[in-house]
Amino acid sequence: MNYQSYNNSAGYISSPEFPWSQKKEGFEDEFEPQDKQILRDTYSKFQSKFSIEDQPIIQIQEQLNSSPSLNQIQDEKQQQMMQIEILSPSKLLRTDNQLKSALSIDIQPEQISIQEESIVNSRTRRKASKANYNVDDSPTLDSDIKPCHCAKTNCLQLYCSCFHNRRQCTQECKCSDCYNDGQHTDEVLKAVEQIKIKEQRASHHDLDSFDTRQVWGCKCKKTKCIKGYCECFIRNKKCSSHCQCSDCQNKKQKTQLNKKIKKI
DNA sequence: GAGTTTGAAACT
DNA sequence: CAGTTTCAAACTC
Repeated sequence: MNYQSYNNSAGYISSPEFPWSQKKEGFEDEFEPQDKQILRDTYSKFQSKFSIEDQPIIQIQEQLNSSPSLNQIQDEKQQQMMQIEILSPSKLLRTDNQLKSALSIDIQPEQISIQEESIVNSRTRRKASKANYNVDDSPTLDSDIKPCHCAKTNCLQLYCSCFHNRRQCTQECKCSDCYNDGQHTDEVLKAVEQIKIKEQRASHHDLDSFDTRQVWGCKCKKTKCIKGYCECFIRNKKCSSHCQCSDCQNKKQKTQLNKKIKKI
């Protein structure tokens, strides 16, 4: 039974606050107090969010009980996208604007300020705007992905950004002797298999070499982690304790952390 | 566009 | 695991 039928069949006179609160004459009060409490709770929680009129009481109660937190929602979206990527090596999802917008990318304010500092040089700024690092926090339309230029690896090693992202090389690529062209599936499968075997041998963690979202920590020595060589920087991520970088300028700013601590 | 630099990936 | 080499991308001129 949904709210509307409850309201009508039970003979209740609607009031703006609790539509079921007043009983019409001649109708039996067939609802248990706990049921009514459920409806009150439901209504007060949902009235500003969306209409509950067509939803069964039980269903609404289930929604309340299982109402996910924001983090849970984001995790689910991320899992859905990962699942789609697994099913779609060519990353067709990149062209799906709905899915893209479903996963918001969290860019921290301090990250932006560091990036701005790093592109003071106008030439660098121009180059940076052109750069596409072929990682998942970058522009993600297929047309935005930069073609590879592999010369020696047949586009079958992780050096190849196309292969690394599990998509085929395109006509725009300037690679030589490309096996990642969709016509050498055996070779590609073997190459993937080899990399997976290597992963298992290394087995430091649940590493997925083909998940370009993963950041395992950079080792930048000269570029202060503020150039496109840095795997953290190009993903708009701060360097962390996992990194082995030197003279890093891509860390969380201590002053802001101190302010937060003082507030606490 | 050619050459250099860089750091990840691969190798020993 | 550490050191070295190879590689392709980022960067400079």
